[in-house]
Amino acid sequence: VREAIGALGYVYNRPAAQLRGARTGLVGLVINDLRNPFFGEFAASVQMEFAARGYATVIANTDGDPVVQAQVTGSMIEHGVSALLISAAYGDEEATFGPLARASVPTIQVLRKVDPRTDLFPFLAPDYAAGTAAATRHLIGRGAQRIAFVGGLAARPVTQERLSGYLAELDAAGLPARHWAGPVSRSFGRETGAVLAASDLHDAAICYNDLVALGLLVAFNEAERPLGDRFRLIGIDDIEAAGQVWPPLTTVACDIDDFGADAAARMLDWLETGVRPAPETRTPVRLVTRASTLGRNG
Amino acid sequence: VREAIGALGYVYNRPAAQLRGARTGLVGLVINDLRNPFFGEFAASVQMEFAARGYATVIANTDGDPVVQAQVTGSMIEHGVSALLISAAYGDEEATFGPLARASVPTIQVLRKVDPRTDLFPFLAPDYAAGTAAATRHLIGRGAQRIAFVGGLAARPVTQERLSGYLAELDAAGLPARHWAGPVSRSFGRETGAVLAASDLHDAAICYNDLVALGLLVAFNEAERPLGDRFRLIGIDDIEAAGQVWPPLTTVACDIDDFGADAAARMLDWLETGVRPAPETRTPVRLVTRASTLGRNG
DNA sequence: CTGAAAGCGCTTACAG
DNA sequence: CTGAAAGCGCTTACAG
Repeated sequence: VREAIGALGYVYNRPAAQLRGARTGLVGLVINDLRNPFFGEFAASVQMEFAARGYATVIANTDGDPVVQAQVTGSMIEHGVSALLISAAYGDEEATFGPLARASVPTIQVLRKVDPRTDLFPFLAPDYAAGTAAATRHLIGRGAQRIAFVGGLAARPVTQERLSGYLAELDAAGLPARHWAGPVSRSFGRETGAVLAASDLHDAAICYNDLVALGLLVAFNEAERPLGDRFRLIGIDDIEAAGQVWPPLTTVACDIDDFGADAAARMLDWLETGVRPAPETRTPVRLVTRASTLGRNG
Repeated sequence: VREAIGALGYVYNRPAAQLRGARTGLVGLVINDLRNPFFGEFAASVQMEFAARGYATVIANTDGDPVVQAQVTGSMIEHGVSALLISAAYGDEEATFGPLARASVPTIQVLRKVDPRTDLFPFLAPDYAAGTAAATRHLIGRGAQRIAFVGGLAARPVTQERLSGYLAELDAAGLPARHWAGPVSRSFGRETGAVLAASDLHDAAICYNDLVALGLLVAFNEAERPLGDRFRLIGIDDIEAAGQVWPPLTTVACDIDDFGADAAARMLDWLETGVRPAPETRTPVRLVTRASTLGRNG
């Protein structure tokens, strides 16, 4: 009898179940810049992993605004999300993380460590410092002497971290360093690229990420300065476009799909087993070499 | 007294309210290809509009799979989403739209009309046919005689629609048409571009979207065939990358941010007023002309 | 106008 | 092992 009713139109009432204390099956994903293709690919892989394990994903883009972020995470708590993955915006972390702590929502910080209490809110990110170190060694090995680092606001920990591997390797090799600080965008890459292409200040550049590198690449194309021999270029992330431009871009790959699925899995494991992950975890990166540092003859 | 309690740690219990019949404040967004930067930008603008009007967004990526789609929309219904915006996957629409109809969830189909019952599920999309018509006229006006249309699976309504404006204008001008059918991806654009760049079959191309056009652009760069004079290229969408490549890409802009905010607003208006939108609405598009059809001298 | 009671649809613990 | 009752935290309609 009940099955007959069920067949046409019955829907399980989750809110009722939830009220009675059942698991909600809702998990949250908070992203600071969803328009950036890196985060688009990341969000897609996280969401697919959640869905595969039977959870629905509440998502929010904060555009880097901590006020918006506090509002949307508050709303997620009300809706009863069981756990949260957050790539947080800098500034006023208490407004966001305070309520999460009080509501005991298992929360993993991905990519950006904004709240220092990693014992409460474990941090997971690719090993960017190792990545820029490998990138710098690759450039030095190919003969580069004056390597620039382009993009990223100087004060930000994310920038400092990516800089650190680059600085360490240059220091070890006795070569000069220069950070062209600025916003993380194609257009900043393009502006800076125009300056570099018109000068002889540098013979190589590592960029904050592929977005900046793609802007730089366009500026060099525009100036008709070939990339790969006299000037070598490296990005970070390996977004889909990185391999689909001309010349193809050498980049530090964090394997976005795997990283997203891994982050989602760690969060769900915490939720389901109650075992909190280690305070800080770094996932491996690898240098993907393409024509932008290898030149025509590979 | 209550305020004091509220001050530290009280959270409004939405599930309880919901059980009692209150509005959930949850709305759904279903996307067939979130890894595509167009949908990334679209999802970001939709979600920001929802958040601005006080709604939380449940999002799901189906990767074009109707089975996944039926599963995730079912889950959204259980969670009590008040309304839904869907860029649907083709195939088995009943499995997705049947439950939505039975649960009376106000649902707008955006970008792809998969369920023909637009009286129940209104359809909203940019006027792509007008866009490709304008693109074709622009190319003819600049002297192109053998214009290709690249990308899109031939049987799909989305492809047919974009083709229609192109075919109509070529027909009116007495010029030949050719559709290079294929998947919507950078790599298909690149493969086809390699063929076109090595031949003299065409003197211009309109692509299914910017992703395909960007692939084609790379192939021409790779072959060292300049774009803009002897071969002109047009994309569709005006994703951020379109203006940030070399040469910059002429494209049919649907103003993604405005379109996303508009779609979100129409859905919320329906939800809040109870007035169902018109069965089919087309939003205006405009041709953004850049160097890929204008050449060096603009 | 204010305050106590009923009930939404589940799950859980308890009685038969 | 099966079935009726209690109760989760709200909102709504009703009594005072």
